[in-house]
Amino acid sequence: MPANPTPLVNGEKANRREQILSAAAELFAHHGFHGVGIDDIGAAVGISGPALYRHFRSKDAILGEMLNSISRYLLDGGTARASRPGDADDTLIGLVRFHVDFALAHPALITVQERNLANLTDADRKQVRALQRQYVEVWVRVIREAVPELGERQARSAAHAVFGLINSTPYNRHLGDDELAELLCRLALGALRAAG
Amino acid sequence: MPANPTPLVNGEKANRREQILSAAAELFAHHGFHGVGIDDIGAAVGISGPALYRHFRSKDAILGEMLNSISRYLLDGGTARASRPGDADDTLIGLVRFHVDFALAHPALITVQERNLANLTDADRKQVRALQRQYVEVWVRVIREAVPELGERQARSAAHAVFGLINSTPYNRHLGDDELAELLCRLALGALRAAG
DNA sequence: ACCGGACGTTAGCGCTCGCTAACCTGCCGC
DNA sequence: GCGGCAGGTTAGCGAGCGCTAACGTCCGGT
Repeated sequence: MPANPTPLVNGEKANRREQILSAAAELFAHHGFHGVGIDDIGAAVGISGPALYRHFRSKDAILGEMLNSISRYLLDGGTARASRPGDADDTLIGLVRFHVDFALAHPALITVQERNLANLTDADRKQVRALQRQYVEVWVRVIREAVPELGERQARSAAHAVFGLINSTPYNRHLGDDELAELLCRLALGALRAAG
Repeated sequence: MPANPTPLVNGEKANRREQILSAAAELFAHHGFHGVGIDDIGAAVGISGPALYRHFRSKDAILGEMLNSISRYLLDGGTARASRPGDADDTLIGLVRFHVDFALAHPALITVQERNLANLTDADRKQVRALQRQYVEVWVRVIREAVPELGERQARSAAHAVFGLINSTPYNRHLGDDELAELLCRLALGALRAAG
């Protein structure tokens, strides 16, 4: 009885791949990579178990594609914001806002990216790390322009710290999205301005 | 040939339990709870595999004791700082400093506590969550006294965000400990003061 | 009309992992 | 000086997991 075309409660036409990636992100975020089985992921999208291998080469490939696309999205968006002409402080505000928006929209992805780097294939990890490093460098540049009294290493540490601050969204569901976004931006900018 | 009394490179007389907990923390931090085997933990302390069961009832019990003692340490230290009489702002500074010191001294523990709550037994998780909630409440109280224009929910969100900021130490090894501590305190306090 | 590929299914292999069993050994108290 | 316990050892079980194999069905193009 495979007749039922699985109505796809939400995404509907959304390519199975995206559907799988999104479900896997949620599961990985809650239980960790090794805590989630192939069957769990399948069940979450209405197919069962090994059908996933019609769409991904392996379980690791799912995580790999997930983290790669996150990192690429952040890097692209970040560089775009960073290279918009304008006041240095405004650029920083834009960058903060960009990251905050992403973290609010995709807390599960944030969680996975923070926790599951170690579970990647060597090749995938190398790629993701490279993208992340570039993203950090974008932040370092923007921070140092807006807060010139910071040295490079201090700016890098501050960037990591601000990522930690913003990426607290998964624990932070007791405020409305808009209010939380506003608060996180104020906190992040306040931190950076106090760093000098 | 079990003759060799395993010279115990560092701790020496340190109770095996502590030794195991510390080694396990490092391993869990790097590879995640499910990514570490009983044999790995044993090997890390110079004994092999099932000998661990002379000291802990199960693998879960290791994680359970680890997270419980971290949470209890933070709560105890936090309440102590919070109830010292004095200026509200000084109290906040003391609390920030306390958490920063801990995060700098034990980055692996920080990592494990952030990532592996979901791998706890139901009973253990309940306990740890309770301790963590109390710790957050300590922060909320102190924050609201120092920054009175914040509502309770905003203060709670700010607390979580500042935890994220401070707990970035595992990614932040490119500055000297003292300099990093100083920077993190400035960032955290700057964030909170800008929240109002 | 039909063939081929996209996309499912179930059965099951092989491996790893947590944990137990059974056994060994040195030390400390009587 | 000997019995027992603390704390090791290795062998191996049972379950769960990632993945493959073999097979079924629908659907779209020639």
